[in-house]
Amino acid sequence: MALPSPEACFARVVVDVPMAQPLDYRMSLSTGRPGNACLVPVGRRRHVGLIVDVVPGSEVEPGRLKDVMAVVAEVEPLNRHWLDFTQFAADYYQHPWGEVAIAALPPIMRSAPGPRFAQSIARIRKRVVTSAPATDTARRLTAEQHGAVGTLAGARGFGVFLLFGITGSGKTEVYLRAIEDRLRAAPMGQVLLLVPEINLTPQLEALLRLRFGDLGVVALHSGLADGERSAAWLAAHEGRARIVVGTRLAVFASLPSLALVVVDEEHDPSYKAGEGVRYSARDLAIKRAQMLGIPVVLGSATPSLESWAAAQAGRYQVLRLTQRATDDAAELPTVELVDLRAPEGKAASGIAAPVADALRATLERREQSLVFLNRRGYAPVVACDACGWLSRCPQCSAFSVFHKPDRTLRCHHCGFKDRVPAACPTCGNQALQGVGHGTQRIEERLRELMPTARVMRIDRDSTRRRHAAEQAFDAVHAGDVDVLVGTQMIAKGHDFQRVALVVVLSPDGQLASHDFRAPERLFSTLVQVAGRAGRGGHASRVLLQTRFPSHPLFAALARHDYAAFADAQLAERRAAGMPPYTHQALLTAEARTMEAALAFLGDARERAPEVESIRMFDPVPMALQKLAGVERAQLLVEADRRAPLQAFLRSWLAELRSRRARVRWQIEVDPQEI
DNA sequence: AGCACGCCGACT
DNA sequence: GTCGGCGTGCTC
Repeated sequence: MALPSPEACFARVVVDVPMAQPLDYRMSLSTGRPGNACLVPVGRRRHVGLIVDVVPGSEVEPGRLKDVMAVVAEVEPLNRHWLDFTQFAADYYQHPWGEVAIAALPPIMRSAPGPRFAQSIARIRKRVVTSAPATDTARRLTAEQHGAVGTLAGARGFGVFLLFGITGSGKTEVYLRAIEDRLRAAPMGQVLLLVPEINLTPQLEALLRLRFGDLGVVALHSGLADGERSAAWLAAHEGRARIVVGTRLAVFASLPSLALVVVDEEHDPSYKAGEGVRYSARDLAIKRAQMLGIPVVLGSATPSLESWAAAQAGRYQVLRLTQRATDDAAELPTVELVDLRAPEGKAASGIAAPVADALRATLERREQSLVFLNRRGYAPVVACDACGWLSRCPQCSAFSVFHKPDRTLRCHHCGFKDRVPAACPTCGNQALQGVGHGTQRIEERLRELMPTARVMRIDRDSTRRRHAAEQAFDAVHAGDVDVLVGTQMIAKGHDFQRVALVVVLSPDGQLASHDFRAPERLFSTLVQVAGRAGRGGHASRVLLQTRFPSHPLFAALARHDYAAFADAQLAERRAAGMPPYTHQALLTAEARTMEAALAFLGDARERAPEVESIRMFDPVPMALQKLAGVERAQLLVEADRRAPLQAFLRSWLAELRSRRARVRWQIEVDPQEI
């Protein structure tokens, strides 16, 4: 039994266990500091933990206190800001601090301290951060870019800058100049650049390495091997890397000298984590900048309506780029609507006659076309004309999709896979029909329309093989492809030089969605797809097949007028009392039966504390009601301001956690899909 | 989350 | 009579 001594104190430790409070341990004062990783006994297990505080006394009765077993001495402690930031994230998204903090550390830091740990750290530290001489790749700035760079260079303290620039306006060059200026002003400073999906932006990473190679550039994303990720993390933690480019998880990187944060494509849905702690990396990036008193740049051609509203309210400063930056991409593509209801617009096998004509004409001019369809497979559903049978997934409330290459029916939600039946399972009819069009069917149709064209399809199915996507894109860049057909995958990032025609086959589905954010997402997708055209400086067209050619969304798109669209959307949101004018949280439940899921939510609503400013909706089945055999329901909670919603959630969830639930449930703060 | 402890059915 | 089902509760 250790006797009290001047050296004795207590370490408050968070571990990767869902407990509300940190655990107290005995520790001698000289052993560890806040931010140190350590090893502690929890029950009869040992856990890697993080010391979040060192205090002279503990509320816990002395007999129950155990000792910290070991403290990591080989790695500098995380700083106070990092601890405070992860605590904020945990509180805001209603998750235990330990889970958030430990999950934010790289694999090496989650392993137990000891000789092996020390060896690994030494090995990882020796990995040299690619440090090549910097190359001057700087381009001449337009007047607008110059203005934006100047404003950012003059920024002092916390401030959010919304860099609102059309595709091709050179947002990246503004980021690079801002980074350069900031790093020159702060000789030890670090920069965090968040990107939606790093594998889709290898060009940006390469550019950073070229431009800032001598300052230490590391990438941080989930695709890295454990060793690479740990090495990158440590380089950032120790200040050897001055620039971190990464996906949403990089918002939690340890950056002791962080001086600037940039969020590229800030509207992109992939900044929102879909499992575990449902955080928004964009929102957290802003919070982190605020805590540190540094500027943050949000860049987008189609800002999120949250950011748009904040800009209008004067909380964010808007930097506009309205001109394309390079001479050879001076003209925006013309956007034309093809009316599917008109006689000449009738789509034969998914492609209307005017679109087919445009594709052939583009081929004849030896220019590239890009055909966008956000639906993979051959046909979204298989039907029996005789009895009305449809190919439903046995596990989900969804249809299974016909994939022609291997003649399978596949559920895109749960991964269910089965051979397509030769005859109708209910009536025996042998003439089953594939209904609707997926990328495979469109690919087939394009080959029929243009037998001499080199057609390539890019979607998750065609790029499953390692490096397949890379090779496919290389072929497009090399000019070995005339017509590229694909899903969302072809819309992001890639800088195609020869695309003269972009075709969007069926945007209508996303117009009539139950989700109030659907138009916002559709608009940004369409702008992104359209932005693939005309980068090589040729005149270019975007053709959009629709049954609603007079829809205001398409009209605004055709005028390249995001501002008008966003203003109209915001007016609707305000009138209807929807985000960003209200704040929401979503309680979801998963159970074997829908009754059980709804009953849990009903009960949860009953037990909610009465708060006037909180509105609770009825529990309802989720849009995808059944997934992989599990029934899902949700309960939406709403408030006009964040603070009361946060306070309400804290007490409500404490109540829910105190009683054993027979269903799985989770909370999502600021849900993006409802 | 683990991993205990703790009271009720089919087995050597 | 025991081995084991997973309901409830704790972890400094």
